[in-house]
Amino acid sequence: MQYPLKDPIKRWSDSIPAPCAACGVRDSVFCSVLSDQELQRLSSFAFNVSQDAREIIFSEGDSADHLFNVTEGLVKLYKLLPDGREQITGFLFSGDFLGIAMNDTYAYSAEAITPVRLCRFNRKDLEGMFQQTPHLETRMLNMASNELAQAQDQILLLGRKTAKERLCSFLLSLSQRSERRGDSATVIPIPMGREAIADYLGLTTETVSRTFSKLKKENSILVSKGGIVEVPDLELLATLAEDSS
Amino acid sequence: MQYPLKDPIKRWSDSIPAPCAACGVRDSVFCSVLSDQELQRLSSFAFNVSQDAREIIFSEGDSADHLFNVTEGLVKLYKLLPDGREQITGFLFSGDFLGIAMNDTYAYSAEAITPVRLCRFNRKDLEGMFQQTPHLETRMLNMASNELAQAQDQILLLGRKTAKERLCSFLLSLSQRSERRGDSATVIPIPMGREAIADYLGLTTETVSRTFSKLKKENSILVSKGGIVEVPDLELLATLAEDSS
DNA sequence: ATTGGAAATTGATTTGCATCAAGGAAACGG
DNA sequence: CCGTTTCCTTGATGCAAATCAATTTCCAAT
Repeated sequence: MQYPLKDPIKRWSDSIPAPCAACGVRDSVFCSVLSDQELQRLSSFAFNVSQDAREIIFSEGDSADHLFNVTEGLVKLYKLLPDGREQITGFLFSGDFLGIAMNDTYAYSAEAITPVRLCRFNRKDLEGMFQQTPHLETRMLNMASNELAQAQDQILLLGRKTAKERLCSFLLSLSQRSERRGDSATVIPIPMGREAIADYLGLTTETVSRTFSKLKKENSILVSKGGIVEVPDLELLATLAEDSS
Repeated sequence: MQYPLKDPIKRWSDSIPAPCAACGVRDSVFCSVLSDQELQRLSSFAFNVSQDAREIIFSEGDSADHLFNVTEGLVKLYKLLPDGREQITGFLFSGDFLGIAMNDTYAYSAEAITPVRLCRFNRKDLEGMFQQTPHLETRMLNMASNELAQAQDQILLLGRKTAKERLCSFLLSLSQRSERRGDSATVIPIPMGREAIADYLGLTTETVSRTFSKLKKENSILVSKGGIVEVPDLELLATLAEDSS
């Protein structure tokens, strides 16, 4: 599966300064709380980098020297067991912030699923900025709280939900994300492959595929070309996400 | 199963002022960053409350008006599905902070497993204190990061580990907690019942029990009266926690 | 000590999902 | 446009954990 950028620009060969003022995601959760002046300070230590699909951004255990904003593309966060079993802990879309859950080292690995562009911050610089910009730290704490709430939803999903409930929950969360971005809540592009979905939901590709088929057959969803799912009844989907009946 | 307090003091009939200076957990992760003066300010809006075993501290969806420090006892955090399936997202011991993952409402329910004592803070007051005490907010962010890293470990566990790996991971985390508190890393009291362990590990009580039996039979652990587990080889346990072989 | 009730263990059976194994359908490069 | 590759789907079978069903053990109160 190939994921070309819409605008197949030459890859930024190395990091280049990031003009935040002109950034496509300057209204992202992370940057939106900053004034123009603060944004300018942020620019001073922000660099754009790009990576191809399947490139690793960082690995679990690496020294956590950088934080990122995803400005374009799709990123997976994941953990591995020694024998290769993989669990994806989250997907990041453009506008999402990368690097909340870490101490000295990253607690998980991050890999580009599609080609991505990232805005990279030096960690020390960013933490230094917290001193003069406490509301940025407040925002970070807020983001961390939200992430934690999401993580707990995922814990419930993995610990107690059936395959069907898991997939419906997943589709529902994509729908909500789509809606938040101003797109349709009922016509949902699925930008990741079956294996990634499986590794996120604690299932296998086969089970994900079979469950998609079941949902299609019972008309809970409609799948068209390019991996676009249409949900005729969001209420129904929400019910199925909690009660596989 | 009854969980009496060692010191079966009368229950604090209602909330009473909390003298932080004399608090048994004043060196907890949360309070330890505060100076005596700051601790005094904290005291001004901190109240001690106590609850019996099985009492609910708050429920998912309740308006999140209070944050807590657990000063004594054991608390479970959990989420429920409509049909009653339960997933425990975490256990809190004395010294642990309760209330990080929430926005306007609590993202999970909290219930006392043993009788507990809590130090209760009004949320607005605490957030107000962040203004004058930014390092307290920094500490909160740190705690949130740690929680998030832990949540992701649990996601890996629930999504990809076998029953045996889950139980070994759990025992290992109890061992580490025990060690951090200055107790033995190899002689581990298990203060919660089989059902709570099952609801935490995404299993059933029967499977937890069977898996305990297997670990006993192969001499990976030793179980003595009062639910105390002895681990002769922590290295081995760590291996079993990632690779059920 | 005795007893009653809750919790834990163990056994028998079922089941949902994983695993193994082919086909079939898109997507890409030439 | 065609061939190659990769991804997706579907089918057959196996297995780890759930479910159903008794005991047995552990405690706390008498």
